[in-house]
Amino acid sequence: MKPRQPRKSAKLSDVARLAKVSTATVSRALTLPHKVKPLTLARIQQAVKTLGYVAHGAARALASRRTRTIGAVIPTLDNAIFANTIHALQKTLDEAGYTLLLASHEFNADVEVRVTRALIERGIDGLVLLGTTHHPGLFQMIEAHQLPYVLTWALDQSGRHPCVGFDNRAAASRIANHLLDLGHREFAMISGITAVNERAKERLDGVRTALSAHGIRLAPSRIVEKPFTLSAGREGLSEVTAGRELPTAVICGNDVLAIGAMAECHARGIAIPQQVSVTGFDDMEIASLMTPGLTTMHFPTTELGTDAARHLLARLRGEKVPLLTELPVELIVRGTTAPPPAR
Amino acid sequence: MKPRQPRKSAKLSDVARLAKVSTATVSRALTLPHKVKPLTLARIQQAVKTLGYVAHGAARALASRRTRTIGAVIPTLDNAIFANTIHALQKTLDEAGYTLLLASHEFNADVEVRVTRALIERGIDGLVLLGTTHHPGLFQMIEAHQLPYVLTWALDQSGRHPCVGFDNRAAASRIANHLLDLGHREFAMISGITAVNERAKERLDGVRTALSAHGIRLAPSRIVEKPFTLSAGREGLSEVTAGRELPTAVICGNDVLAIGAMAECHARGIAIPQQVSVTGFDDMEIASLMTPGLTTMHFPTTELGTDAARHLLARLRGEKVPLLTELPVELIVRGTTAPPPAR
DNA sequence: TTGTAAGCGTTATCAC
DNA sequence: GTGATAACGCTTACAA
Repeated sequence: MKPRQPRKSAKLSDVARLAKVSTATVSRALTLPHKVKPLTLARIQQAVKTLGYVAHGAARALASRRTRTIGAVIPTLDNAIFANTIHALQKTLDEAGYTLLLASHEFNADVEVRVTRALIERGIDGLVLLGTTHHPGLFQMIEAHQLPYVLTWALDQSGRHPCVGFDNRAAASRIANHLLDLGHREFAMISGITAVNERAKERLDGVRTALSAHGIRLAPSRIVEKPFTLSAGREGLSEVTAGRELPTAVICGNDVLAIGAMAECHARGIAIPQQVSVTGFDDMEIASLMTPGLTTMHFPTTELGTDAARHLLARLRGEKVPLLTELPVELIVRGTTAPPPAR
Repeated sequence: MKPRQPRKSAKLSDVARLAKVSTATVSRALTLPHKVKPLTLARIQQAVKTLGYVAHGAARALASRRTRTIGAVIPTLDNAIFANTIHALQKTLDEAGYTLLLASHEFNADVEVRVTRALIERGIDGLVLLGTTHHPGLFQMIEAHQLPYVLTWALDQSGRHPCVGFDNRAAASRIANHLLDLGHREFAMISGITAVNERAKERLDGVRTALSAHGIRLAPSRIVEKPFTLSAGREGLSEVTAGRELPTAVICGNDVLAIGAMAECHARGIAIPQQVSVTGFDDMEIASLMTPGLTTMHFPTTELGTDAARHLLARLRGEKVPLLTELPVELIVRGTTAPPPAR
């Protein structure tokens, strides 16, 4: 093969020539500095600087069979839900000298397989997947490549997959129980779309379970499934309040839905939480600033990213790590949201 | 060199053997399917399927000198500011068969150089940078590697760098002029930190320019610089309202600051926009749901991502593209925010 | 501590 | 249309 396009940037052999050592020594100086004599090291570092040498990752990856890159596949980047987690993930990886390769699938299982294949093809040493429900072919692919991976934002009950997550169902039950303790009996839920999101499904199930333990059933008219958007939250609220009686407590599948629902309450002159208590998950800081005295459930979004990164990094170092890491959620009670006495 | 770790997953030569063709033909079948006989192609595709073959990107990159990966370096992922842009960027790239490699620098110029080097090392065919102000060494590095790049979220006046952005200064002037037209004369600004963010600086300058054209000066007590967080927005508002007289209009450097400022207004019983008009940039949908009748400035965050991707993709195809792409901003007037008549 | 050289899995040139 | 094979830039076993 003839040189197709002469390379313009310096390569390892250029550094070697300038420093008057072999390429092996330069390579060592770059990856195991303590294995070369300080004087030689200094000469090499000088040469690197002079030439502005930047290693060719593909060549390095091909020879070493490692990329120092971790892939992450998330449902969407379109709202802030996963921003905290991804940010923490990338920060922790960066500190360990790893790069994050990110892709999203927009809640489509086939797309998820496709983008994951793209990541594997691109070369990753480990993979972070969001949630526990995935295309079987996805796990096959991971298996075939012996790729270390971790599921996050949920816990896999089967014990087959490493997870760093929290119990969505228990969190939802807890929030429902809190509202029950306050005396609420008329509930509604604006849920995520359970068919494509097992976290949403678990939250709905958790609410249902807690309520039925008190003999309360969520009427079909009091439960709607919506995509995680503000306007869906508004719609959701108008739908669950369409009946003769208002629910006294509305539980939302996440913060985006909750904020939309609250906006609709404002628009309709429904007082929160005096008339209706709106509760959501995740980061409700904004909402609680606008509507003080809101009870919310905080998810450990940042820790999820940090711990997922740590889990993978530990495994890449060959350390043993627990299969399941369960992180605590936090119920944040900012005031009383008891049901109106009139009812 | 002996094989260090036997490879477990199938490689090109395995496919070739199974399909009874040469590796060259398999390679062709994968990248230029129309250049091989349909029958051969079918045999190869079958073999690929049987073996679950996934190409080795590093080897491919080394041989072809292309990675089909685009890098992007942004200030932060920690809030939703850039989520829209990144989402659109990644979506457009994905549709063209490219992967996004993402990194953030937390408003630190040195970190930016470091992470960019990491991206280049990992191998990228193009680079998206946010804003126009960067470490000189950064541009040197890009130059040395002849790496196609584009700056976004701002426009470089020097004409030296390809940009897909909008005019932050003009946008800020426009919002100030709108408020001036309504009769406001008492202004305050809660700005981003201008020293590390030239977009923030341009917005502040734009406001100053518009005001001084009307003989109005922003008093030092009426202007604060804050990081882009909700609590900083709250602090900012209490600081600019500490004086004897309230400003009638508060302009915020972005939506996060504005929402924080509005929360503080709520907490202090200051009516918006009746007593104070709060204005912010970017995505103020949430805020305007909570406080109807708000005037805001919408930035083309999604288009920024889409067009930046298109720009790079076109250049990678060897097409000529304009150096500067200016996207329009939009002033969204949702109601009147005239100053209170009593003043 | 350093050098030699094989090998990583593809692509692309050239010959057939 | 297909095959043989050099080359891509680096790492690492082994020799010195």
